[in-house]
This record gives sequence, C-alpha cells and structure tokens, in this order.
Amino acid sequence: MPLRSSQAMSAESPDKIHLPKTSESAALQKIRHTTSHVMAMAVQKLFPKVQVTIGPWIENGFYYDFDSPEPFTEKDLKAIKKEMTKIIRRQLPVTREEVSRAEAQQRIQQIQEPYKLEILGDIKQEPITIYHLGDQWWDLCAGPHVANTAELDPDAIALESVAGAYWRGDETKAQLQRIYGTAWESPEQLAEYQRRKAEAIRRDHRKLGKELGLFIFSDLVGPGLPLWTPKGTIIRSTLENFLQQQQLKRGYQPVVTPHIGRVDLFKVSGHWQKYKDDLFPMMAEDADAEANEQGFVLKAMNCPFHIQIYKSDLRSYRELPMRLAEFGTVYRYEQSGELGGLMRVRGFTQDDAHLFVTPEQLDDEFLKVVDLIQTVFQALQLKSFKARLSFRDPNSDKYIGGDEAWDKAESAIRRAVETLGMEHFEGMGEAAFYGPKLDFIVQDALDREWQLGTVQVDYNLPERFDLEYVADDGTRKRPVMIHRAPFGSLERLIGILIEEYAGDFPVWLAPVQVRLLAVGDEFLPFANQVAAQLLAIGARAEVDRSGDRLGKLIRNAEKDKIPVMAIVGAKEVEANSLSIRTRAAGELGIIPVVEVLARLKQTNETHTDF
RNA sequence: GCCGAUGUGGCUCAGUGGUAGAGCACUCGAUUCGUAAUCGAGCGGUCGUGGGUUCAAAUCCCACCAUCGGCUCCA
Repeated sequence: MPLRSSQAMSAESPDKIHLPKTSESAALQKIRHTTSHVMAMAVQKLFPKVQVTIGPWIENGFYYDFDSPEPFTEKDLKAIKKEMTKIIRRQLPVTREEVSRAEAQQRIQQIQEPYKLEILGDIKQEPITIYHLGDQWWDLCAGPHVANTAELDPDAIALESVAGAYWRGDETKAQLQRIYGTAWESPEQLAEYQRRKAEAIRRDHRKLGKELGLFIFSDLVGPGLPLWTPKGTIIRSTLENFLQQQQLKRGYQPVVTPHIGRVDLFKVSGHWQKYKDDLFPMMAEDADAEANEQGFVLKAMNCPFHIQIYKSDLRSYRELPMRLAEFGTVYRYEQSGELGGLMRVRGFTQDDAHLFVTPEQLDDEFLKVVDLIQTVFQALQLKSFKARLSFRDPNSDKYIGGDEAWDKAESAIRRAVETLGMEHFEGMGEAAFYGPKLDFIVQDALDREWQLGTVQVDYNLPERFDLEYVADDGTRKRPVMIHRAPFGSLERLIGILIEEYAGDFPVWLAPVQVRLLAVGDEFLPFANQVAAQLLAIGARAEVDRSGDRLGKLIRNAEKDKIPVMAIVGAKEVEANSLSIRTRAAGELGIIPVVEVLARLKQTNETHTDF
C-alpha cells in the first residue's frame, strides 16, 4: 500500500466556512439560547429531581447549570441529546410572556425552583419576561429565542462536556453541574467547528512540547514544575538574550537576587498578609521560629528584592530612572486544579524589571515600556493580543494604599493608552493589590485567555518600603515604581509561541536550525565538517547519523519541524555546497556552504527569515 | 481546593475476571540508497501507587498520586 501523499499530510482545507462567534450573530444567539432551554427541559424530563439555574450562550455555544443530586456522566449526555432531539422534533412554539414580579414569584413557588427565585430577586426591571417551550416548560429569560424548536437542527447540536461550577461563581456556595454544548445553523457548521477543535488540539503546546522534546514534567519533581530539555532551553535562552539586548539598549541594568527571603521582607511589602497561603510553606529553623513566623519563603515575586537594591544607597534624582532587570524565577503554590502545561505552573521565570522614577518621569517611562513590549511582540509575530487596563474594584478592600495614589496611577495608565491611541478594554477588579496594570492578553489554541506582558504603576510599595531620592532642590522625595514584564513568564510565553507557530518556530528561535542529511554514510565526514562550521558562527546544526535513506531522513526532519535541511552527496562535496530544503519553501537548490553560513548568520542577527 | 473523566513498554493506542498485544522508537543484521517511511530479527511493561474482594484482577471496590475538561483563584 502506498503511504499517504505528502499533500494529504500537509493539506489544510481552506477555511471556507465562516464560523461566527455568538456575540457576532443574532441568529446564533437565538439558536444557542433556545438550545440551552431545550437542554434544560430534556434534563428535567430525564431527571425530575434536578433544579435549573442559569443557561446563557457563550462564544462557541452555551451551557446550563443544574443542581442535581447525582452528577451527570458522558452517558447521560447521550440520553439528554436524544431527549433534546425529541423535543425539537415536536416543533414546540417558543413563546414570550410578560408577567408581574408577584406573578413570577408565585409561579416559581409553584414549580419549587429556589434558584429561580434568587435570580428573580436580581432582575431589576418589570415586567418579568418568561419564555415557554410549548406548554410544558418555561424559564425566566430575557431572550431572544427562535420562534419554534423546529428551527433548531439536532444534527447541528452537540453536547460537549460536564463540569462542576459554583452557584454564582462563588466557591463558598453550592456546586452545580454544568453541561457545555454547542449549536449551529447547520450540520456543516458544526462539523467545521469540530474539525477546528481537533486542529486546535493538534497545536496544543503540551502535545507539541512532548513531541518536539522541549520540556517535561516529572511526577517525582512535582506538579507544575517544568523541566527544560536541551532543545527547550535553547528557545528560552534565545528569548532571554533577545530581550536582554533590547533592555541593555534601553538603559536597563541586570541584577541577580536570591530565590528565598525572610518572611519579614514580604510582610513589609504586604505580600505575606495577602498571599501567605499561595506561597510554598515557610522554612523555619525550629518550632519557636515557626510559631513566631520567623523563617524563609521561596519568593513569589522579585519586587521586594529589587527594592532592597534600590535602598542600598542614597539615590539622587540624577540616577533616575533606575531600571533593575532580572530573569527571576519565582514559586507560587497554585491550586492543584489550576495547573496546566506551561500556562499555569508553580515555578516560573519572569522577565521582570522594576523602574524607579521621579513622578515627572512616570509618563515618559511608561510609554517607553509599552514601546518595548510592542517591539517584543512584533519580533515574535504575536499579533492578536488585547490590551487590558486592569483597575481596582472600588467595592473591594483587597487593595493597599490610599485613593489618591490609586487615582494617580490609574490616570497615568489612561494617559499612556490615549497617547498611543492603543485599542484597549477595562478590567474592573483586575489590578494588582498595590497598583493598576496595563496587561497584554493572548489566547491559546483552545481559546483560553492568558496574560503575557504587564506594566504596573505603583505608588504603594515605595511608600511601604520608605523609598526616597534626593531631588534637585536637596529635599528627599518618593520615587514611583513601574513593575513590568514584556513576556510575563518565559514558560507561558513559550507555551503560547508553540501554539502560535504550531511548533514551527521561526529559524532564529528554532532549537535545531539546520539538520545535515547525508545521501550515504560516506558523506558524513563532510556533513560533520559543515556542521562544525555552522556551530562556529553560532548557528544550531546537527548531523543525522541514523544511516537511513534520504526519504526517511527528510521525513524525520519534517516531523521534528527542523526549518532547514541541508542534503549532502557527491555533487555537494565536490562543489563545497549544500542542497537546501526548507520546511517553509521546499527545495531551494544547491547553495555554496559560505552562502548558507552567511544567510544563517544574518537570520540569527536580524530575526528575519532564512 | 471543588465537580467529573482518564492513567497499559520511550511515544501513540488495543485489550472488561483466566499466563500482557500492535505500530513507531531503540538494538543488531542485511541493503549503499538523491528530496516525506528499505527489509528482517531482537530488546523492552510487577498495566500510576498502596490496600481490598476473588481460586484467579490491567479488568471489580476503596484510598492516594498525576494528568485532562470545567469552576474558583491568579502578586
């Protein structure tokens, strides 16, 4: 049997079918809204003891939260889907009814649905709208809905998963059973959605990271603690070197600080009071120390350490801005259920820096940081990010510092995005406890959002640590701090990049840039010699010594996503040249070794294509 | 942390109460080969860990660990 053609292996069917998000399509909003009601009706038919709560549409489908004495299983989903199909086939009219609050209350009491009563309490306006499916099931709902269940296509609906979810998103409240589903206008759309989902799973950094040998996890080391293999480490250090260069150009000064520090340090910063439970447990020398909270903890952030360096001398306004930068590895005891691949880990390295500036320098310095982040994102070809202004929730007491400091910090961030004309949205309650942030958010392959870069304006830690500088008039003044991390964490960034590139790293970041493939073993000495030349100019090259036939060597190099393959045989040896085949462009023909060396050097220096 | 699912050689997976399987990888042998898999043989698993039920457990039960999907959290 012939193997699948290369075309079949690399073919991507063009995205002919447009799949709108729910928020972009009024039709889908109705379909998904009604489908969630149909699902709730089906669930209550099959499980009469189940109580319904809420069931909104979401961007790719819908869900409904149920209070059920028994958790649902995959098997239940099949039965529920079957029942939904029956309901749809009955062609039930979906009718809207407006009732008074008292009437709604009475009807809810009739069917004994306490959650609905709570929901009713939250609805401010009157009349209350109710949507009926036929005459057997209804729910409080703002709508809109399709007019008849016949408008739904059972073959365009799929129930996807079951999950626990807290009532009102509050972990102190009851845990409900959530069923996620998706619904489309046509079976073709559903099929396309499922195809894309399968495609997304193929890009998952956990899968690709394993296949490409970039990082591992070990049960013996512990959950959320990635170990970087030689290949993954090349990516990491290439990214670090790239950023380090950018930062040196911009006047940053590298520093190095310890991985642990006294609890007292974090008491001054306020982190201990705030995040005690999210740190790895304190190391105390004896029971006495333990009882008095005297001990050391693994650092979960670098700022207090950098602050100590700032404070180690009396600073003049002439020294500011002072930009202390460190690839600082921090440890956070994240909840076990939160861990996932490289996106959320317990030990990670921040590309951290703390800028100590005069109040007058703040705006300018903030803009410079944003410029750096944009430069970095551009070099990495990260195009689809969102900028979030993360401000404090005025109704929460989880922040330190006075209103004046917060207002000043928030307005500094506002001024910056306005100056830049940057598209952004506001995230209420997303601020750090010491100050507001400008965050850069990206999506992973499975549409989950993650924060990468961040810039934070902080008037509070300078206060808590009593930071000063001598101003030009000889008086002592308080500096402002900017906390910033363009990558956020190396781990998360690399996770995102793996998915963004689907494992096809640009040549300057690829762990192996060139693999030399010998047509026969007798050409291996030449391949070795060329590899040595490549290594000498800082390119990353290796020789495939497996002795397999060329077809197999190419296949393996493709599977390993090696960007440049250099084939050597008699012709090449004779002309001191290489047959170049790239993953991106296929066969490029025979190129002299000196030219290949020059091109790779260029690629590594300028981060452009080979 | 909570709800649910999953855990079989390095990798991907089959095996539902009766002595552990396949492909790839790896090793060895043959082949000396020009742009996506040469042929053959061999090595390799106390079936996540620990208990229990049973004449007998990868398979059933319990606990723990890890992973996955959500929820909550995220300096």
